[in-house]
Amino acid sequence: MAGNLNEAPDLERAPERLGDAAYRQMKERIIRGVYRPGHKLTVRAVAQDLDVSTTPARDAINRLTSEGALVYTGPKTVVVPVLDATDLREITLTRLALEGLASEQAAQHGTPANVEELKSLQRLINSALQEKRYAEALWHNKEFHFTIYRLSGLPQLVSMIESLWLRIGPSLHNLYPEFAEEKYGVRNHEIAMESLEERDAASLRAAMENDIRDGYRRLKRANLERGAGTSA
Amino acid sequence: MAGNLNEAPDLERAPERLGDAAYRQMKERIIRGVYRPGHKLTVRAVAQDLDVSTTPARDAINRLTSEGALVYTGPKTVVVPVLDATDLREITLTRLALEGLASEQAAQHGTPANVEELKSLQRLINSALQEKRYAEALWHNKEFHFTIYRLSGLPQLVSMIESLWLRIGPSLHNLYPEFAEEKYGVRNHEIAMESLEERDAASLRAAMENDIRDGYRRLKRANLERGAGTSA
DNA sequence: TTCACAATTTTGTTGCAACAAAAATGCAGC
DNA sequence: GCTGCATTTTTGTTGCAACAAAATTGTGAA
Repeated sequence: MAGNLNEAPDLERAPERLGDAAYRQMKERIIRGVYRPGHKLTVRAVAQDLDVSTTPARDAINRLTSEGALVYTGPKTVVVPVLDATDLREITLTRLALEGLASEQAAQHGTPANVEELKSLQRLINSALQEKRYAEALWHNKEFHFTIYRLSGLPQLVSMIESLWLRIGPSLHNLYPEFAEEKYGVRNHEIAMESLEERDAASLRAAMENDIRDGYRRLKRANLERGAGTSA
Repeated sequence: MAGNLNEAPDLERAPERLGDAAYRQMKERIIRGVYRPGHKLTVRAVAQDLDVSTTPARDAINRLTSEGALVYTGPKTVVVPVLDATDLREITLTRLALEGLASEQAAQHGTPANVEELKSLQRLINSALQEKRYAEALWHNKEFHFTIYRLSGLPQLVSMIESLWLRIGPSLHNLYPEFAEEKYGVRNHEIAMESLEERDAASLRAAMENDIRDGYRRLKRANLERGAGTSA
């Protein structure tokens, strides 16, 4: 009796339900910036977008809402959240705790192959930044982070972190083109890769935390400018 | 323009949807130990239990499942999770990170009234333990913890913590009557209250972390015994 | 232009039936 | 008793229509 008691023997690949597929696609659209902060979502519109009936569309919206990736602004109005300074601070504090933990744990499990994978992702980030394909850079940046987090061997933790990225994801698309000027995150990523190579947990954690804090500062600045610009 | 952009002016009390009510009731049943680890849940049974149609029942189950409070053991089988050692470790690590953060932040906002509230909760815990009303003791224990966490002023963090309690909640009911012998958590709670009074963030965090680790040890022990006893 | 308010359209929720698929059951055969 | 297999029952998902409620639009007055 060694396996997880909750896993059935043949739960290898359950056929994906329409609701799950809708959820997955919505998630990707949110991260990729297809839906921007403030965008309003309706059950019927999503159903049409994804070419399913209202039930799976509603499932997906409900799930995203209960995760905090979408928010109610009225009894019948769901939108992609517009983060204010308070939200941003809360999410960042939580990210530091969770992603810090994941990084720390990851340090114990890194292999040379993982480091290679990260280097390859970093090259993709770099060239995307250089060629001003910002959305793509963000996408690879996400992959870079999660490649590390998955090394923690703590899948539930990883999915909690994912739900946090879903909350800030849309706002990140408001950062470019400015954010590329300083080569977003490059230095921190380099240190992270070195730390992983050396299995230095504290250093890896510090590098990832720095990266999160960097992003936070940029978002906060952009938020202030934006807030000042649109309030008139 | 100061308020949260996502909140509509009159979002005071949206009328509760049946699905939300079902979710809330299910959550309480899970925490209170009505549904024990391994218990199988079906849409139609839940619908009947809560006296609603299948749609809200399905909503509630789906939501709980995506939170990790319920798990699939087969394509059509949802059960209250039976935690193994790996799950337990992962949840505990995450709890330490999140509840540690919440405690730290809470220390800055505690008032004498809050301390009184905690003392009152602790009295309830003590008498429940003494009179062997274990389920009640667990309930008040939960309130004790969340009264502190809510002081953090980080509502999203609190609800992430709640989802973790939902995952371990059912397993806690397998601990008694043994767990009362050592007056579960009393000492840590006392230190926590003192720390809050003195606004000592590090000390409050340490006390809460100790409490979490204590619980973890008990669960791990009970898990081993149970595992050994049922494998034959 | 701005505001208030009424008319109209849009929208989420809910209940339910049909269907395919999975789980439970029963039954041989050993 | 136990295993393997076929039958029966149970189950989740999906699509959809009806309904009440909310959001939007349009109108007119100041």
